[in-house]
Order: sequence, then structure tokens, then C-alpha cells
Amino acid sequence: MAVSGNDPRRRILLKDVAQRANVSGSTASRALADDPRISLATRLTVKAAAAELQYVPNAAARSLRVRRTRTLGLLLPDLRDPVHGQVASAFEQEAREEGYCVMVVAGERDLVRERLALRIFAEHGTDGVAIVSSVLSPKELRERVDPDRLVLVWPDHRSLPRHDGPPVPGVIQTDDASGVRAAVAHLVDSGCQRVAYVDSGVRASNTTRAETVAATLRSRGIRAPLRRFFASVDGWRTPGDLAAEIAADLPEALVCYDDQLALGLMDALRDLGVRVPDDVGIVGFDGIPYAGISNPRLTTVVVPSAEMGRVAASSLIRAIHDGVLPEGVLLPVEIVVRESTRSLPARSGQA
Amino acid sequence: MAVSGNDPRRRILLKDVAQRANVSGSTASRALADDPRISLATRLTVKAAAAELQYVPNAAARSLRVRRTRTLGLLLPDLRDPVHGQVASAFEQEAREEGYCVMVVAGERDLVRERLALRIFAEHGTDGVAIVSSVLSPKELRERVDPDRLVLVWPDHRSLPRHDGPPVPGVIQTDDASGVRAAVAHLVDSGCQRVAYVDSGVRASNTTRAETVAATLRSRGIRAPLRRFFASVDGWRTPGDLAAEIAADLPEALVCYDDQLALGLMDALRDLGVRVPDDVGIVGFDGIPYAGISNPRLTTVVVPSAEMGRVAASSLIRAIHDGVLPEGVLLPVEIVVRESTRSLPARSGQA
DNA sequence: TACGGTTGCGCAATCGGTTGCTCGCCACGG
DNA sequence: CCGTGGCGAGCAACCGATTGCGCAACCGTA
Repeated sequence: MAVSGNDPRRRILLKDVAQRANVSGSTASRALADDPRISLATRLTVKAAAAELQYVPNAAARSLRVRRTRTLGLLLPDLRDPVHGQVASAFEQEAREEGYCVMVVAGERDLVRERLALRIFAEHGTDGVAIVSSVLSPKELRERVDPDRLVLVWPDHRSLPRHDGPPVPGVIQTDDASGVRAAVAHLVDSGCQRVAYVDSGVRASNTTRAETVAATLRSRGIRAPLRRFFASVDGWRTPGDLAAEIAADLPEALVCYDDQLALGLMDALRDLGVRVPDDVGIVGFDGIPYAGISNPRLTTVVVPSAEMGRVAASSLIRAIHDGVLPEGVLLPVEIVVRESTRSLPARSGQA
Repeated sequence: MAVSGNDPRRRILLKDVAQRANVSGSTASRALADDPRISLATRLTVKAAAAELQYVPNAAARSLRVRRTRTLGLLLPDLRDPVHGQVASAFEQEAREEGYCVMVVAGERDLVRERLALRIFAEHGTDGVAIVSSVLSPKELRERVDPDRLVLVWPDHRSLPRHDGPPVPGVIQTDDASGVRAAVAHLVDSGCQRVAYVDSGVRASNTTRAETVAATLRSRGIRAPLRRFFASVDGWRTPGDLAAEIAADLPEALVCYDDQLALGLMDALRDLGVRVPDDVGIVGFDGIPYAGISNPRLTTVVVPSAEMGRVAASSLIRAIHDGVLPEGVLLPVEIVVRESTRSLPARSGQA
């Protein structure tokens, strides 16, 4: 019948704790904050009272007063794909360990939703905001969010200044270019001449990787223009269609925009009787877990997704505390050679 | 030099809006809330002022007064794996569409961290909490969180009342048992007699699935006791070790705890020269995207992860509005037969 | 006994919206 | 001409914690 306490389940306030400890609210507050002006004895009494009453402070009241929420906003395109999952996971973990909690919004690569997210962060007074691969321009982002409390996580540097310049404060990138170069170099070293690039074609803006592929091929003395494929034209296209187009005139190797694409393509190629790596070599990008256990296992450029999330959170927190953004970071990537590009040298001038 | 406004970049308050609209703060507040007691003209004036000044209300102040935060807490074990990523994604999306935002914490299957998460939710005054596969008991959860504002998402029903009873309010489950039955039935129909179950062995608590496998086999007239394997004993074990143990005396088919395990196992078995499905059939569980493009493609019991997240959020929100928890939900699962169990009938009594 | 210096604690203002109650004003009917 | 009703808007309290400032008690010392 009666609830466990004698009160009608009312939430415990600081004032209740104070009352129980026979001190004022101010003293209780200071005691819980270990203010040295409060005697040790009083502090212990107050803490004991708080524990007994199961006092839980009201974050809204506190943040109203102190103008900090110990909350971070995380805006990313999607929580479903492995890369962003990794980033979000590491970000949340790092934040949590520093005593911050995370408000996460998936912007779904939509301008309106992303703007809304930023507004929500503003309303809730997040102490800082991290943005992963936004469709908003860095310029607009910095207008809408205090730039000193903002870190940009740009796994690929779409619409960001090329990272071959000096690092931009608050921007965390991966060294895509050298990853792509390593991938192409690996293919060329394996004897491939006819390398093609398969772009997600979500937006043609990201021509950087294709350019890097082309440049690397040229630097290796391969003169033929780079063939390019697009995983999606005008919004949609099945992996089967893409595979068919590729199979119609098979290159020796494919560099794919990311692992997801590479794996899907491998699957579709299998349906067409195209063997990997015997008929065509494939390289992915990202290093998602499934790249390591696919059949054949996928050669890929591993980007440190978790590290990105971690660094993003710790940079942001440092920015909050010091008031100044840490230098930008360019994280290294690493090529991992697996079966999908093995035994390539066995093949030479066929067709 | 000077910032864009004439003010020293001070945050815009309601009072500023009121001033600009020549009304009092109360009127401004009511106007922005479309209170019918305020004349239309005044409302428009106030809204215009708010828009011009780019007014952003302070959520802390508001929730302090109205005792609602329009924030939901989401506690899950991990953001990295595809299933929880799906759940989180759908939860966040649904919440966002209803005007709530989500505070997410990964509990990492750790008692302390999960309790801490609940406390954080309490401090921040989340209007509701959703918990996915906690290691805390439902009893403890309901003690620490207002049970009327709590939904439990239990993809497998570990330590929850078996779902063959009446649905429990606020509990969202999947119909695991019938999924497992369908999987086993499929194998038996394909001519398999010697079916084994491969458990994640994170905790031996989840014997339910193994029991269901065993019971289904018995009901199909197969008398031999069920062989069980464990993907982890005492915390760690490589897929290779597991595969070796299995390969040493190969069953005809393996039912795996989940897709991740199944895919890892397939990979490890391939190293041992064991062919799937020719030497052994494999069934997974969850229906993660990669199950559909693995080689061979994985037969699996598809659970509606996104649906779980969506339903969790909408149930929670309904609970918040109506003050009473919607009935529990048991979501259907579906077996999808793919290559990893194909051509099984071709094989019969070999060793 | 008186006095300066600590030490320990409480008063009351404050953070920024929200809302119950009240009040002024105008129109209309008696 | 005055009473009444309704509409539109403002005053001030309130949500719950934090904190600047001040005060009282107590110490030791002269």
C-alpha cells in the first residue's frame, strides 16, 4: 500500500538533504561539492544524508545557474553504418569517462534535419558539438554553433579544405590521400595496369579520391585515363547493375569508395561468375569488421574510426575547458592486404 | 572588428524578444506558445521579433519550470554492433520525429556503468528511459527508474519472463522461439539430423535458445542429445579455436547464436578447409545486412531491429503522454533461407 | 576584558522561462 | 449614465541548485 518512504514519492531536493543534515541549503550544496570552507564533519554529515535520501541533483536547475550542462552534442549522418557506429561509440565512451553525456542526432544527410539538430543542441545548451560528415558547409556550421566549441570530424574531406594544407583547428581528418595512394601502389606492384575507381556517387563532389587514384597511376607510369564507375546515378542503382556494367569490360582491379560498396560489389560480381581476385582485384576503404571475414577477405584501407570518435570527444572537452580549440588532427590510415587482391601477379595480358 | 549585432554577442533571452515586441515577458512566452488568449496580432509581432533576434529558448530554464525535458534516455550495451546500431538509429529517428531528443549511453554490459547511466538519466530528468538488453535485472531497473516511464527492449529474453506468457507492459521482445523453431525445422526438412547449437557463451544464462533447438529436434523425432558449442569460455576464445573444435567432429548443421558469430565461424571454417554448405550448413540469427552478401550468403532468422527501436520510442512517448504503459509487444521474426544451408539434401549418411 | 583574525555557515539573489491571478480597458445593455 | 462582461496583457511567484557577501562564534593574544 504505502510506498517505501514516508513521503508521497516526492522527488528529493537539496533542501531535504540540508534539512536532514541540519544545515542550510547553501552549506549542503557546498558540502556536496567538497568546498574546503565547509568542515569535514559537516561534509560527511551532508553526504550521508544525501546518500540515505538517495538525493539526485536536478541538472536543469544546476545548469541554469552555472551555465554548463556537461552535455555534448553529436551530429552524424547515420547510426547504422559500421563506421559511424564506431565513431559514435568511441565518442560516447570518451565523453562518458570525462563526465559528459552525449545527445546524439542522426541528420540523415539532410539539410533541414541537420539545422534542426543544431538548434536542438543550442536549446539544450550543449557545452560542445561534434559534427561528423555534415552536408552543411563548415562555414554555415561555424555560424550556427560557437566555433570554439565545435569539432568537425571529416572521415573523407568532402567540401573541407584539402588536408594537405596545415591542419585546421578543431578539424579531425584521416589521411585519405595516402591511403588511396597506398592502395593503388599495392595494385600496381601486384602487376595491375588497368585499375578503375568505383565511386559511391551520392554526390559528385568527392572527386578527390578519383583524382588521387589517377595521379598515383600516372606517377607509376600508367598513362591510360582512369576509368570510373558510379554506385549510384540519380539516386539509385542496384549493385547488380553496377556489377554488370563493370563485368562488361572488366578492369584488372577496382578501388572502391568504401568497404560496404566493395563487399556488395563482390557479392554481385559473384552472381555474374566473376571471380575475385582471379578475374578482378578489389580494394575497399574503411576497414569495417566484415572486410576481415568476407570471402574472399577484402583488402582495404583501414581508417581508425574509433580513434576519430575518441579524439573528437577529447578535443572538444579540452576546448571547453581551455576555451581554445586544439590543433587539427590528421589521423593515419593503413592498408591491409588480404585475399581480394592476392595472386594478382599470376595474371598478365589476357584480353 | 565588431560582431554582427550591436550587443556583445550576448545570448538572446525571452525578455529581449519581449522588449523588441513591446510586450511583457509573459506575453511573449504565451505568444510563442500560441496561447489563444493572446491576440493574433501580438502573436505575430512576437514571433517576428523572435525570428529576427534568432531567439533560442533555454531548455534548462523551461524544464526547470515545466518539469519536462523532452529528452529520452537510451541505454544499450554497445553502439558498434549492427543490431544495436539499428535499434538506436530507429529509436532516435522516431523520437526526433515526435520532438524528443535522445541521450544515449553504452553500458558495455557492465553493472556499474549501467547504474551510472540510470543515475545520469535521473539527473537530467529524461522524460522516459529505454533499456536494451541490460545486465541489470528488470526488477532493479524498475526500482531505479520510474516504471511507468520505462520500456525494456529485450531482443533475446535473457533473464526476462519467458515471452510465451502474456505480454508484459512496456516490454518489447522478438519471437525468438519461433525463429529458432523455424530454423531448426528448415534444417531438418533439408535432411539434417545432426544439428548442433553454437552459443555465444558470454553468459550461460541464455540456455533458452539451446533448449528450443533441442525441443524442436525432439519434436521432429530426432533423439540424439543436442551438441552445444560455446564461442567463448571464460571470457575469450578465437573463432579459429571454436572452428577447430567443431571441425574435429563435424555436425551436419550449426545453429548459431547470431550472425556475427555465424559469419566469423564460416570464415574460420574456411581456413580449415570446411566448406559451407557442402560440409556443414550454417544458420545465423538477427539478419544483419552482411548476412545477405556473405559468401556463401547466410541463412538467418531476421529480427526486426529497426522496428524494435521504433516501437520502443513510440511506446515510451505514449507512456509519457498517457501516463500508462502500452501493452508489451512481441515482434515476429522471419527466417530467410540462403546459400549457407542450400543443397543440404544432396548429402546424406557420410561418416 | 577587549580586540583582530579565522573558521564555519546562512541569507538572499540569481539563472531564464512559465503560469496563476489580477487588472485595465472598451463595448454593450439596461 | 453606470454596471457588467470579456478580452488582452502584465505582475510576481515559482522551478531547484549555486554563490557573493556577510555574520556569528570562537580562537589566541595583549
